[in-house]
Amino acid sequence: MNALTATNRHTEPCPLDSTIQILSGKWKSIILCRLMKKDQHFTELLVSLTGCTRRMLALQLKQLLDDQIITKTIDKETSPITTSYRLTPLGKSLIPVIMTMDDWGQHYLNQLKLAEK
Amino acid sequence: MNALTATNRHTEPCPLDSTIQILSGKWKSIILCRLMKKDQHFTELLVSLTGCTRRMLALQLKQLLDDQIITKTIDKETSPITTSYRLTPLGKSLIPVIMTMDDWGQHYLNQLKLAEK
DNA sequence: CAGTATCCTTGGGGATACTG
DNA sequence: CAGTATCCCCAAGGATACTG
Repeated sequence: MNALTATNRHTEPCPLDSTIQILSGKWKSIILCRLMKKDQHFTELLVSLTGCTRRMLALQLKQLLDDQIITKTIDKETSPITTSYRLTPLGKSLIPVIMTMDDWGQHYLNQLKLAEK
Repeated sequence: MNALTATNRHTEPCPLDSTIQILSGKWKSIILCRLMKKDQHFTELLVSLTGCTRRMLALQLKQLLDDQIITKTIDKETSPITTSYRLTPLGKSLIPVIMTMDDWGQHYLNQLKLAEK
């Protein structure tokens, strides 16, 4: 399932589900946080994502590519080949949404802490 | 995994993951959209969610309860028993986030449509 | 009515090895 | 370097039947 089909998994279309689908995946949130700051090479991401295997990184990147949130560039000059990933305009438009979600998540965690006392 | 553990699934804490976790689940988006409009009875939700089984509805509601996004009330007057679900204050604070995500999802779908022409 | 219990299938994700 | 292929495991989710 991709972001397009997600919208129609119920009888009534729900764009919210596209957004959720795009962000769902164990490493996507962190990858996007990295890319929000600056473009990243494959290996650069790999070493900064502790516990993420090469396979999983490639898989999560592929889904973001398919959903047109990021693009990749192959730097042919270098040998062996290096790749760069960056946000598309669509991906950049996601940034404020991610910030809103992160802020609310922080608020949520604070509220839970307050309540447990 | 719940919303609390989600934040720490990577080496660095990420509140964004709590928000994603809370919303992840096949029927949660629609359930929350219904509850944003008004309180709902179990059966009321069940009939309005085409394709959702009683088991799945109970499961998704339980997760939202555990994450303190909704509460339930048992209406003892009626026989057999009826239950009502409503948003908690925490759940209500999620509404603007959901609206932001839904708006962006709509924008995303529009952009894809434009691009395919 | 509002769930649980049981069984089964599918997909997400980890470990490891191979390749252009 | 940047992947892909293969194998395996577990959690999400569907079908169906039972219960206070």
